[in-house]
Amino acid sequence: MPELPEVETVRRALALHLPGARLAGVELRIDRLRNQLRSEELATRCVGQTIRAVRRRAKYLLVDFADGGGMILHLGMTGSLRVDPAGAEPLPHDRICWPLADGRVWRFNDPRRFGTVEVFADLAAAEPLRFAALGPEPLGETFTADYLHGALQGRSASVKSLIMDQRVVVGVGNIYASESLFRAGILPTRQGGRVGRAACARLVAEIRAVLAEAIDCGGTTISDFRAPDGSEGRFTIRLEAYGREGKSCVRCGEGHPIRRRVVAGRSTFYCPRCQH
DNA sequence: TTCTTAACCTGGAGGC
DNA sequence: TGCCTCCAGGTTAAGA
Repeated sequence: MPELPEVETVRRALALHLPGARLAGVELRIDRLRNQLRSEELATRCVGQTIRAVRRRAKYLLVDFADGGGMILHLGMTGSLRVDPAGAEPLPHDRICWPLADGRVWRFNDPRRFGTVEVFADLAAAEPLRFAALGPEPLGETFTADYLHGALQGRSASVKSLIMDQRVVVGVGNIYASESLFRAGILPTRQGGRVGRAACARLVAEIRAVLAEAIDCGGTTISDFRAPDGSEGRFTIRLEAYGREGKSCVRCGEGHPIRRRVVAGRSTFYCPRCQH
């Protein structure tokens, strides 16, 4: 599932292929993803544009056009982007295709249609409004123990639901929330306001470490995620909690299985012995 | 204001 | 083999 490491992996791959490319057309193979797709608006604002850069903010990809316009894309749960060579046939669930002037085709594939694609005439002007509610980047300098401790103060919701709240910190989804809390030794169900300053320091350090490690591994592939070159994320084999229900805790050893329960509506994996 | 839950959506797994 | 049900989860809206 695309969380920050997966989106960053996609961004890095697209940044090798798209800057300098000119969009020669746009083909909508469906009228809506999570948001309604306006074919005329997409065609008017995309066709003829040269891509200047591909950036990331939170779990969003930003595509800058040379004229100041651009697009904001979200991969949702099953979205993927790839640049096909000239002549390559579309795959099932390819929802939007952008033929490039050099013959290649940039394609957005999304089986479950939870992704979004928005186009703006002035991307720099749209960004502050579009992202006004987002919290800090977890790998940035402003995501500190003091910041997180302050953000959790007085909150009765579970710490897991709070670190997955994009207003608190961006980019952390279900997989990396479970992993970070496991490594930090914090029970996912603990109320946010009951997480002390020292525990917040451990959690910040582990969120940063887990995300950085996952980026180095090209993300995590559970079932759907693929990088633009088709490769799977290699962080999957490093998961210590997520998806390991019933298996021995890597810290406690034999006889102490990882448990699963639903927290904030999502499957959550934890060790009741070493997380408090 | 804060928190929880449901809805969106489709493919795959498992049960019968 | 075919049908049915459940599950996965990022985001957002609705309701408590």
